[in-house]
Amino acid sequence: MHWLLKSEPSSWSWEDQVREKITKWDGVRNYQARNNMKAMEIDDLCFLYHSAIKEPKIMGIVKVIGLYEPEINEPNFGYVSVECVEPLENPVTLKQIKTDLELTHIPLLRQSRLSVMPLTSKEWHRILSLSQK
DNA sequence: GCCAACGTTGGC
DNA sequence: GCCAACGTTGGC
Repeated sequence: MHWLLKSEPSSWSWEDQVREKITKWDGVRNYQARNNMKAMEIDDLCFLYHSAIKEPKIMGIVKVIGLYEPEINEPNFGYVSVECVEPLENPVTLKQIKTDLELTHIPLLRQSRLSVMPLTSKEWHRILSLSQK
């Protein structure tokens, strides 16, 4: 499956991901987002999206390398482990996504606050092709 | 910095 | 179980 992970670059950025390579995707405190993480499988690919900045955009691709694990002291929530794969040739901006007729149903536009969301294979490939222009 | 959307909390 | 109050996210 394919996913989109949001992050505020001031707390965790694509550049951080490139430098650290592997990270626990933790800190999610929303049940819907958590359930999406629970549904992730090894080798699933995710876009990493920069939110809450002037020009929000998708920066790159990470891969799930560790299944969902609960936190020891907060068992209702947990994390998956992801590994850096590659940057997008050109980042894809929220503006581009908003104006793209093939992406009108993407959860990013409908549920602005959801931080971990599934993408259809069609949406995934459409975004990839936008990044290759 | 503002505000809309929306999830959570807590009183009843 | 309802709903008002409140806090957080995130686009602009």
